[in-house]
Amino acid sequence: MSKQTYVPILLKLFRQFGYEGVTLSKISQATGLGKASLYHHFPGGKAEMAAAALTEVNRWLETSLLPILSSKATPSDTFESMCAEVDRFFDTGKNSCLWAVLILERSSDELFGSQIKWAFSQWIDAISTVLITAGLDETLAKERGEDAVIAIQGALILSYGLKESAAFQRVLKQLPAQLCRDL
Amino acid sequence: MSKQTYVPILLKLFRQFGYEGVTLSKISQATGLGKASLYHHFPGGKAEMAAAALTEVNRWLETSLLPILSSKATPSDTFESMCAEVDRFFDTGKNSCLWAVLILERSSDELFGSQIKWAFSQWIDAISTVLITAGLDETLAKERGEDAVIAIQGALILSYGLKESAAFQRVLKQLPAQLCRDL
DNA sequence: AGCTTTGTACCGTTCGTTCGGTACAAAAAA
DNA sequence: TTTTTTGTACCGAACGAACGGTACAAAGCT
Repeated sequence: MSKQTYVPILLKLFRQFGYEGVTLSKISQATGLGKASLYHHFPGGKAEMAAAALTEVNRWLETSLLPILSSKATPSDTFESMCAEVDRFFDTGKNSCLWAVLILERSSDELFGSQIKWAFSQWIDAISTVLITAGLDETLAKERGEDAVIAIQGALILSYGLKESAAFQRVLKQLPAQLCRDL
Repeated sequence: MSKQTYVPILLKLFRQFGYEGVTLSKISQATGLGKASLYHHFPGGKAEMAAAALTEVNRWLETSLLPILSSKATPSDTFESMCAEVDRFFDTGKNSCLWAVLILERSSDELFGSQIKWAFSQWIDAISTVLITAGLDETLAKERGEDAVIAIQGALILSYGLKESAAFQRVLKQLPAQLCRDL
């Protein structure tokens, strides 16, 4: 089995329990690998395993989300596609966001802070670029990019808190129109 | 020193590091109390300490935030006051939200899930009640209440991720008008 | 054969927790 | 009033368990 095989499992664990909440025992059990094998694949230990999970998310951003936002489709269609992909990635609000999880643990901030900052910036920029291309004012476009990320992150937390994904789904449904208003 | 003396310290710790991230050593150091003394005030151990911190936040909601939303002022003024109080409580985006922190750690979900759900529901209801009183449709009012909480939670995360509170401040500034639009 | 992968046993450290006990002041009893 | 008791606040030391991590040799594969 290649190292990459276990990354989805790591991602699932870290976004469920956070960095401090994940133990090597949990990882060992979830992967079916002994500790020695884990350290063979990830010599850097727990930190490298979390980093691999985070890299996987950032790779999703680069290879799945940003391309959608670079398409030649209409802004409305583009944002619809983005929301569909976001809905799929977060499993209709059942999965939480690794970025948010790691950010809220200040312990792991120095390890992953810059990668997360980069991800947020890229996402916001990609959204605002679509809007700028469609003729929107640059400052306003940037604000709407931020608002989109804010709405998605906030909706995930609220859905988690209320233990029902209705809010998340509604936000995703209304987001395209919200982003394209008076365009 | 009474038990209540240490609750603000506990709150600060748990919302900085999360439940798993906080150790009794950290608490001992921050409070100046020996570990054994901590168990004198909180016989239930770490779980009771976190519960005390969470109760403190919910008490803030009940005694500081909900009263504002029950005032007889105009909706616009009411929401301005709410945002001012939120801004103060989160120290202009420098503090994170204990609700969000605990929610994203699934480990502590069974311990605190119901308290957090209650808090979110109360907050949303209070906001939507203001809007319903002002004549807004009930369903729409409920959505806007959710959107307000979503915006605040999302803005906190984004500000944390980008390591600058500009987004949080902007959201708070725009929120009253957003809530009162076509009212 | 030689390289990769793994199981077992183990390391030192830190975790949350508990025990036994001290200091001291207020209350009760003499 | 003096003595005794009680209660609260606190602490040092230690507990077993689990932590993240390592050493090393056997096993599996090419």
